[in-house]
Amino acid sequence: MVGWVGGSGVWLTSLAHYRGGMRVATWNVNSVKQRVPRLVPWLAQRRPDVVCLQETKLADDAFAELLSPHLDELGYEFAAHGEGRWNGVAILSRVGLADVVAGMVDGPGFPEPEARVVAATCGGVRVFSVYVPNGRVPDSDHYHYKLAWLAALRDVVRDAGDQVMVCGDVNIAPADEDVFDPAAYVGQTHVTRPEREALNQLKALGLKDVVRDRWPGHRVFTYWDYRAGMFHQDLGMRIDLVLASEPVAARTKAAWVDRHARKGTGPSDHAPVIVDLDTAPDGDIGPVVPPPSAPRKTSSGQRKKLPQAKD
DNA sequence: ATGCCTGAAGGGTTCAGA
Repeated sequence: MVGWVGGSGVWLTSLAHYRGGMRVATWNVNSVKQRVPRLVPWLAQRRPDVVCLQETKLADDAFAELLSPHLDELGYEFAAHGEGRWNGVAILSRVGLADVVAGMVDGPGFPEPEARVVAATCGGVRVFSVYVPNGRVPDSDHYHYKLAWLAALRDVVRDAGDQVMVCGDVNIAPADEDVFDPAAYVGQTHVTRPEREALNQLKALGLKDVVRDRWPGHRVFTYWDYRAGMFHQDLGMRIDLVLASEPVAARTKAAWVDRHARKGTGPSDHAPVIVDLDTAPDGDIGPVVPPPSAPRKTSSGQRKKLPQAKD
Protein backbone atom coordinates (compact mmCIF):
# COMPACT_ATOMS: atom_id res chain seq x y z
CA MET A 1 0.00 0.00 0.00
CA VAL A 2 1.02 3.55 -0.51
CA GLY A 3 -0.07 6.32 1.75
CA TRP A 4 -0.56 9.92 0.85
CA VAL A 5 -0.12 12.30 3.76
CA GLY A 6 -2.84 14.76 3.06
CA GLY A 7 -1.62 18.21 2.40
CA SER A 8 1.95 17.60 3.37
CA GLY A 9 3.11 16.66 -0.06
CA VAL A 10 5.12 13.79 1.31
CA TRP A 11 4.67 10.17 0.37
CA LEU A 12 4.86 7.78 3.28
CA THR A 13 7.33 5.42 1.74
CA SER A 14 7.44 3.36 4.89
CA LEU A 15 3.94 2.25 4.00
CA ALA A 16 4.67 1.89 0.36
CA HIS A 17 5.43 -1.29 -1.44
CA TYR A 18 5.88 1.01 -4.37
CA ARG A 19 9.55 1.22 -5.15
CA GLY A 20 9.47 2.25 -8.74
CA GLY A 21 7.64 -0.82 -10.00
CA MET A 22 5.88 0.30 -13.14
CA ARG A 23 4.37 -0.52 -16.49
CA VAL A 24 6.24 0.94 -19.46
CA ALA A 25 4.82 0.92 -22.96
CA THR A 26 5.93 2.07 -26.39
CA TRP A 27 3.67 2.65 -29.36
CA ASN A 28 4.17 4.04 -32.83
CA VAL A 29 0.72 5.58 -33.20
CA ASN A 30 1.07 6.76 -36.83
CA SER A 31 -0.46 10.20 -36.15
CA VAL A 32 -1.60 10.90 -32.63
CA LYS A 33 -4.35 13.08 -34.06
CA GLN A 34 -5.87 10.16 -35.95
CA ARG A 35 -5.26 7.81 -33.04
CA VAL A 36 -6.97 9.68 -30.21
CA PRO A 37 -10.04 7.39 -30.37
CA ARG A 38 -7.73 4.41 -29.89
CA LEU A 39 -5.04 5.91 -27.69
CA VAL A 40 -7.19 7.43 -24.95
CA PRO A 41 -9.26 4.30 -24.23
CA TRP A 42 -6.10 2.22 -24.43
CA LEU A 43 -4.44 4.37 -21.77
CA ALA A 44 -7.48 3.96 -19.54
CA GLN A 45 -7.54 0.21 -20.13
CA ARG A 46 -3.87 -0.71 -19.86
CA ARG A 47 -2.92 2.00 -17.40
CA PRO A 48 0.73 2.18 -18.35
CA ASP A 49 2.81 4.37 -16.06
CA VAL A 50 5.17 5.49 -18.79
CA VAL A 51 4.28 5.63 -22.48
CA CYS A 52 6.70 6.31 -25.29
CA LEU A 53 4.97 7.45 -28.47
CA GLN A 54 6.37 7.70 -31.98
CA GLU A 55 5.14 9.19 -35.23
CA THR A 56 2.99 11.68 -33.40
CA LYS A 57 3.07 13.84 -36.57
CA LEU A 58 2.09 16.89 -34.58
CA ALA A 59 3.78 20.10 -33.50
CA ASP A 60 4.16 20.51 -29.76
CA ASP A 61 1.50 23.17 -29.33
CA ALA A 62 -1.03 21.11 -31.26
CA PHE A 63 -0.08 18.01 -29.27
CA ALA A 64 -0.73 19.83 -26.02
CA GLU A 65 -4.00 21.28 -27.23
CA LEU A 66 -5.19 17.91 -28.46
CA LEU A 67 -4.14 15.71 -25.56
CA SER A 68 -3.92 17.87 -22.45
CA PRO A 69 -7.56 17.36 -21.47
CA HIS A 70 -7.28 13.60 -21.80
CA LEU A 71 -3.88 13.30 -20.17
CA ASP A 72 -4.86 15.54 -17.31
CA GLU A 73 -7.90 13.38 -16.68
CA LEU A 74 -5.76 10.25 -16.74
CA GLY A 75 -3.04 11.74 -14.56
CA TYR A 76 -0.20 11.95 -17.05
CA GLU A 77 2.45 14.53 -17.45
CA PHE A 78 3.92 14.62 -20.89
CA ALA A 79 6.87 15.78 -22.94
CA ALA A 80 6.24 16.15 -26.64
CA HIS A 81 8.88 16.71 -29.28
CA GLY A 82 7.26 16.99 -32.66
CA GLU A 83 7.11 18.62 -36.05
CA GLY A 84 4.23 19.74 -38.18
CA ARG A 85 4.06 16.84 -40.56
CA TRP A 86 6.36 13.86 -40.07
CA ASN A 87 8.14 12.12 -37.22
CA GLY A 88 7.46 13.28 -33.68
CA VAL A 89 7.99 11.52 -30.34
CA ALA A 90 6.63 11.93 -26.84
CA ILE A 91 6.76 10.52 -23.34
CA LEU A 92 3.72 10.32 -21.08
CA SER A 93 4.31 9.58 -17.41
CA ARG A 94 2.47 9.37 -14.14
CA VAL A 95 5.59 8.39 -12.19
CA GLY A 96 7.48 11.61 -12.70
CA LEU A 97 8.95 13.32 -15.73
CA ALA A 98 12.27 14.96 -14.98
CA ASP A 99 15.21 16.30 -16.93
CA VAL A 100 13.46 16.26 -20.27
CA VAL A 101 15.77 16.51 -23.26
CA ALA A 102 14.49 16.72 -26.83
CA GLY A 103 16.76 15.73 -29.65
CA MET A 104 20.44 14.87 -29.55
CA VAL A 105 23.49 17.05 -29.20
CA ASP A 106 25.47 16.68 -32.42
CA GLY A 107 22.71 14.49 -33.80
CA PRO A 108 22.63 14.07 -37.59
CA GLY A 109 19.85 15.49 -39.74
CA PHE A 110 18.34 14.96 -43.18
CA PRO A 111 19.58 17.53 -43.72
CA GLU A 112 18.23 19.23 -40.62
CA PRO A 113 17.75 17.42 -37.30
CA GLU A 114 14.35 15.77 -37.02
CA ALA A 115 12.08 15.08 -34.03
CA ARG A 116 13.09 11.49 -33.41
CA VAL A 117 14.10 11.25 -29.77
CA VAL A 118 13.01 12.63 -26.43
CA ALA A 119 14.31 11.52 -23.06
CA ALA A 120 13.11 11.92 -19.50
CA THR A 121 13.64 10.36 -16.11
CA CYS A 122 10.51 8.54 -14.98
CA GLY A 123 10.29 6.51 -11.79
CA GLY A 124 14.06 6.51 -11.50
CA VAL A 125 14.68 5.24 -15.02
CA ARG A 126 16.16 7.26 -17.83
CA VAL A 127 13.64 6.64 -20.62
CA PHE A 128 14.28 7.35 -24.30
CA SER A 129 11.43 7.41 -26.80
CA VAL A 130 13.01 6.89 -30.20
CA TYR A 131 11.89 6.86 -33.81
CA VAL A 132 14.83 5.65 -35.86
CA PRO A 133 14.94 6.83 -39.48
CA ASN A 134 13.47 4.41 -41.98
CA GLY A 135 16.44 4.20 -44.32
CA ARG A 136 14.22 3.86 -47.40
CA VAL A 137 16.66 2.09 -49.73
CA PRO A 138 19.90 0.33 -48.78
CA ASP A 139 22.96 2.49 -49.37
CA SER A 140 20.82 5.58 -50.06
CA ASP A 141 21.51 8.89 -48.35
CA HIS A 142 18.63 8.18 -46.00
CA TYR A 143 20.09 4.78 -45.18
CA HIS A 144 23.42 6.32 -44.20
CA TYR A 145 21.53 8.92 -42.20
CA LYS A 146 19.85 6.05 -40.37
CA LEU A 147 23.20 4.48 -39.49
CA ALA A 148 24.66 7.81 -38.38
CA TRP A 149 21.57 8.52 -36.30
CA LEU A 150 21.89 5.18 -34.53
CA ALA A 151 25.56 5.84 -33.80
CA ALA A 152 24.65 9.22 -32.31
CA LEU A 153 21.92 7.63 -30.21
CA ARG A 154 24.41 5.08 -28.90
CA ASP A 155 26.72 7.88 -27.78
CA VAL A 156 23.88 9.63 -25.94
CA VAL A 157 22.60 6.48 -24.26
CA ARG A 158 26.13 5.58 -23.21
CA ASP A 159 26.17 8.65 -20.99
CA ALA A 160 22.72 8.10 -19.51
CA GLY A 161 23.66 6.09 -16.45
CA ASP A 162 22.85 2.51 -15.56
CA GLN A 163 19.06 2.75 -15.18
CA VAL A 164 18.07 3.08 -18.81
CA MET A 165 15.29 2.10 -21.18
CA VAL A 166 15.38 2.78 -24.91
CA CYS A 167 11.86 2.31 -26.23
CA GLY A 168 10.48 2.82 -29.67
CA ASP A 169 10.39 2.09 -33.35
CA VAL A 170 13.94 1.17 -34.30
CA ASN A 171 13.01 0.33 -37.90
CA ILE A 172 15.26 -2.70 -37.73
CA ALA A 173 14.26 -6.33 -37.35
CA PRO A 174 16.98 -7.59 -35.01
CA ALA A 175 17.06 -11.09 -36.51
CA ASP A 176 15.51 -13.10 -39.31
CA GLU A 177 12.97 -14.52 -36.89
CA ASP A 178 11.66 -10.98 -36.50
CA VAL A 179 10.21 -10.87 -40.01
CA PHE A 180 7.47 -13.09 -41.39
CA ASP A 181 9.57 -14.18 -44.34
CA PRO A 182 13.28 -13.37 -44.51
CA ALA A 183 13.27 -14.09 -48.24
CA ALA A 184 10.75 -11.31 -48.76
CA TYR A 185 13.15 -8.79 -47.29
CA VAL A 186 16.31 -9.59 -49.20
CA GLY A 187 17.68 -6.33 -50.49
CA GLN A 188 15.34 -4.30 -48.31
CA THR A 189 16.08 -2.04 -45.40
CA HIS A 190 15.39 -3.16 -41.81
CA VAL A 191 17.27 -6.43 -42.19
CA THR A 192 20.66 -5.50 -43.64
CA ARG A 193 23.85 -6.38 -41.86
CA PRO A 194 24.94 -2.74 -41.25
CA GLU A 195 21.57 -1.87 -39.72
CA ARG A 196 21.65 -4.89 -37.45
CA GLU A 197 25.24 -4.14 -36.55
CA ALA A 198 24.29 -0.55 -35.63
CA LEU A 199 21.55 -1.92 -33.40
CA ASN A 200 24.00 -4.37 -31.87
CA GLN A 201 26.39 -1.51 -31.14
CA LEU A 202 23.60 0.13 -29.16
CA LYS A 203 22.78 -3.11 -27.34
CA ALA A 204 26.49 -3.59 -26.65
CA LEU A 205 26.18 -0.83 -24.08
CA GLY A 206 24.54 -3.54 -22.00
CA LEU A 207 20.94 -3.22 -23.12
CA LYS A 208 18.66 -6.23 -23.17
CA ASP A 209 15.88 -6.84 -25.69
CA VAL A 210 13.35 -7.66 -23.01
CA VAL A 211 10.53 -8.91 -25.24
CA ARG A 212 12.73 -11.31 -27.19
CA ASP A 213 14.42 -12.43 -23.98
CA ARG A 214 10.99 -13.21 -22.57
CA TRP A 215 9.76 -15.02 -25.67
CA PRO A 216 12.74 -16.78 -27.25
CA GLY A 217 11.86 -18.54 -30.48
CA HIS A 218 8.30 -17.21 -30.53
CA ARG A 219 6.60 -15.47 -33.40
CA VAL A 220 6.39 -11.93 -32.05
CA PHE A 221 5.61 -9.01 -34.36
CA THR A 222 4.83 -5.37 -33.62
CA TYR A 223 4.12 -4.02 -37.11
CA TRP A 224 1.89 -5.24 -39.89
CA ASP A 225 1.34 -3.44 -43.18
CA TYR A 226 -2.14 -2.05 -43.55
CA ARG A 227 -2.54 -3.65 -46.95
CA ALA A 228 -3.56 -7.05 -48.16
CA GLY A 229 -4.71 -8.41 -44.84
CA MET A 230 -1.19 -8.64 -43.49
CA PHE A 231 -2.31 -8.35 -39.88
CA HIS A 232 -5.05 -10.89 -40.34
CA GLN A 233 -2.46 -13.34 -41.65
CA ASP A 234 0.08 -12.32 -39.02
CA LEU A 235 2.60 -11.32 -41.67
CA GLY A 236 4.54 -8.70 -39.80
CA MET A 237 7.83 -7.59 -38.37
CA ARG A 238 9.21 -6.96 -34.90
CA ILE A 239 10.74 -3.51 -35.14
CA ASP A 240 9.39 -1.85 -31.99
CA LEU A 241 11.66 -2.69 -29.10
CA VAL A 242 12.11 -2.11 -25.42
CA LEU A 243 15.80 -2.19 -24.63
CA ALA A 244 16.73 -2.02 -20.96
CA SER A 245 19.96 -1.86 -19.05
CA GLU A 246 20.74 -4.90 -16.95
CA PRO A 247 19.41 -3.60 -13.61
CA VAL A 248 16.15 -2.58 -15.25
CA ALA A 249 15.81 -5.69 -17.40
CA ALA A 250 16.30 -7.82 -14.31
CA ARG A 251 13.05 -6.35 -12.95
CA THR A 252 10.99 -7.49 -15.93
CA LYS A 253 7.86 -9.31 -14.81
CA ALA A 254 6.07 -9.26 -18.13
CA ALA A 255 6.84 -8.21 -21.69
CA TRP A 256 4.37 -8.56 -24.50
CA VAL A 257 2.86 -7.07 -27.63
CA ASP A 258 -0.65 -5.72 -27.24
CA ARG A 259 -2.04 -7.11 -30.49
CA HIS A 260 -5.55 -6.14 -29.49
CA ALA A 261 -4.66 -2.51 -30.15
CA ARG A 262 -3.91 -3.40 -33.78
CA LYS A 263 -7.41 -4.81 -34.33
CA GLY A 264 -10.69 -3.13 -35.10
CA THR A 265 -11.42 0.29 -36.48
CA GLY A 266 -8.78 2.88 -37.11
CA PRO A 267 -5.70 1.20 -35.67
CA SER A 268 -2.09 2.24 -36.09
CA ASP A 269 -0.09 -0.15 -38.23
CA HIS A 270 2.04 -0.79 -35.12
CA ALA A 271 0.93 -2.47 -31.90
CA PRO A 272 2.07 -1.27 -28.48
CA VAL A 273 4.76 -3.12 -26.56
CA ILE A 274 4.12 -3.37 -22.84
CA VAL A 275 6.71 -4.18 -20.16
CA ASP A 276 5.97 -4.53 -16.46
CA LEU A 277 8.85 -3.85 -14.12
CA ASP A 278 8.93 -5.21 -10.61
CA THR A 279 9.84 -3.21 -7.57
CA ALA A 280 13.45 -2.17 -7.60
CA PRO A 281 15.75 -3.55 -4.94
CA ASP A 282 16.27 -1.31 -1.93
CA GLY A 283 19.03 1.15 -2.54
CA ASP A 284 18.61 0.79 -6.26
CA ILE A 285 15.67 3.06 -6.85
CA GLY A 286 15.08 6.42 -8.29
CA PRO A 287 13.16 9.22 -6.65
CA VAL A 288 10.09 8.03 -4.83
CA VAL A 289 7.12 9.34 -6.69
CA PRO A 290 3.37 9.08 -6.31
CA PRO A 291 2.00 5.72 -7.32
CA PRO A 292 0.25 5.10 -10.60
CA SER A 293 -3.18 5.35 -9.03
CA ALA A 294 -2.81 8.99 -8.08
CA PRO A 295 -3.32 11.61 -10.75
CA ARG A 296 -1.16 14.60 -10.11
CA LYS A 297 -3.46 17.43 -10.91
CA THR A 298 -0.97 20.09 -10.00
CA SER A 299 1.50 19.13 -12.65
CA SER A 300 -0.34 17.09 -15.21
CA GLY A 301 -1.40 18.58 -18.45
CA GLN A 302 1.44 21.01 -18.46
CA ARG A 303 3.75 20.74 -21.37
CA LYS A 304 7.31 20.69 -20.25
CA LYS A 305 9.49 23.41 -21.66
CA LEU A 306 12.00 21.35 -23.52
CA PRO A 307 15.65 22.25 -23.56
CA GLN A 308 16.55 21.68 -27.17
CA ALA A 309 19.72 19.77 -27.79
CA LYS A 310 22.06 21.92 -29.79
CA ASP A 311 24.43 20.91 -32.49
C1' DA B 1 -0.56 -4.33 -58.40
C1' DT B 2 6.15 -4.05 -56.98
C1' DG B 3 2.56 1.74 -52.24
C1' DC B 4 -2.50 -3.56 -52.67
C1' DC B 5 -3.45 1.18 -47.06
C1' DT B 6 -3.03 5.24 -44.31
C1' DG B 7 -1.85 9.95 -43.12
C1' DA B 8 -0.31 14.90 -43.95
C1' DA B 9 -0.20 19.02 -46.50
C1' DG B 10 -2.25 21.29 -49.66
C1' DG B 11 -4.91 21.50 -53.58
C1' DG B 12 -7.65 18.30 -57.20
C1' DT B 13 -2.00 15.46 -56.11
C1' DT B 14 2.38 14.11 -54.01
C1' DC B 15 5.35 12.26 -50.56
C1' DA B 16 6.30 9.17 -46.85
C1' DG B 17 6.01 4.95 -44.48
C1' DA B 18 8.67 -0.50 -43.86
